[in-house]
Amino acid sequence: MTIGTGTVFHLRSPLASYHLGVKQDVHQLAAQRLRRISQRYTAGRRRIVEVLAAAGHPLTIPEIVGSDSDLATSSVYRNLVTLEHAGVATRIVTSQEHARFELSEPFNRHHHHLVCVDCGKVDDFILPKGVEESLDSALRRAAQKEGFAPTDHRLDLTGTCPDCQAAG
Amino acid sequence: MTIGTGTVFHLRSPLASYHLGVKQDVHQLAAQRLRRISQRYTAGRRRIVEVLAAAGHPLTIPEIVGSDSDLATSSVYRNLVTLEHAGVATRIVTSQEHARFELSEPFNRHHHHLVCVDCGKVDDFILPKGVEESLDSALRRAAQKEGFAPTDHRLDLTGTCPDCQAAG
DNA sequence: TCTGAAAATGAGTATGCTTATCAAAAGATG
DNA sequence: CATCTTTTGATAAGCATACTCATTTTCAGA
Repeated sequence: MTIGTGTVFHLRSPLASYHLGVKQDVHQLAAQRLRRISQRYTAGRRRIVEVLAAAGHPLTIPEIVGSDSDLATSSVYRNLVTLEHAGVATRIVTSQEHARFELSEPFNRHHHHLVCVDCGKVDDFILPKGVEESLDSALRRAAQKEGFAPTDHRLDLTGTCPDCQAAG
Repeated sequence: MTIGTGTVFHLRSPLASYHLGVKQDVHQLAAQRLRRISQRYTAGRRRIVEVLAAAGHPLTIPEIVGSDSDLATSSVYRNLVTLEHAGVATRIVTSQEHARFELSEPFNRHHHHLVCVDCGKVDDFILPKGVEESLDSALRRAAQKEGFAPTDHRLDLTGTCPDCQAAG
């Protein structure tokens, strides 16, 4: 996967947000996307991006706020709306109490989610290329049939994570 | 698609919840599922099932309450939790203000959702059998790999519905 | 068909996530 | 450097949803 000047994004387990050595490119791309909608890449927004990138899986807002004592809750809520609008962050809605956020697709490899119905934790997984491709084209056909203009798709697998299975 | 005594469920456009002539079977199955968790199929719960079945697409709670003047908001919230737990109704969370509900799979053919990011409306669509099958097995493999015990999957296509495209 | 215990209802209230407000701080513009 | 705009942060407000509890309904056993 290549972004910008040719930086390669690597995978952790199962997915990493970005290669540790290329932080700068993440911030450059984030700044660029914000500029596109006339928004600044402020210190607070940069810190949110760092936290999301370091996590490697979707975080709730309390988790984001708790991981950096300089972040004010109200600003995090507001900035995540801005980052979402800029295409830097993506909101993940589950039936849990808190929404979760992760970096958007150019920052993050295309993936899907394992949502634990017990603890609310969300992990990432990817589909084999062939399955993803046939799914994509089927979705395009379905949308076209209904006159629907698609922008994205989300695929979640709900169930119980290993920890909660062990817990009972 | 066959349920219980062999009743055939038909499709409207694009999906219907049940064939109008076989309402009784829907209620019998709902009652049976509630009984399984020691819950009664009361008049209020029956009305909710009727409203959901008649709609043919996922409804918000205000929509459900508004369509039947005998339904109290607090009871609808509480009963939808019960119906969800019994496996009669399914909750659909979008980024919109209200959650939406539809009848669960034995009542409804397996399908996915077109979620309009502008107006929040949710419509149904189905995938070709082959795509659905390869997706299913890919999901099973992915879950197994992570030690995740899957119960269900959800696939949403987000974008703009025809009405909102026309509106601008 | 009674009768009483258990469950469900409904109106109001409480909870808690999220968003709006607004004065102060930071940054851009010329 | 001066001014105008954007962003911030603490607080308050909004709002979907869950809880409370007295009343009503349901169902099992007599």
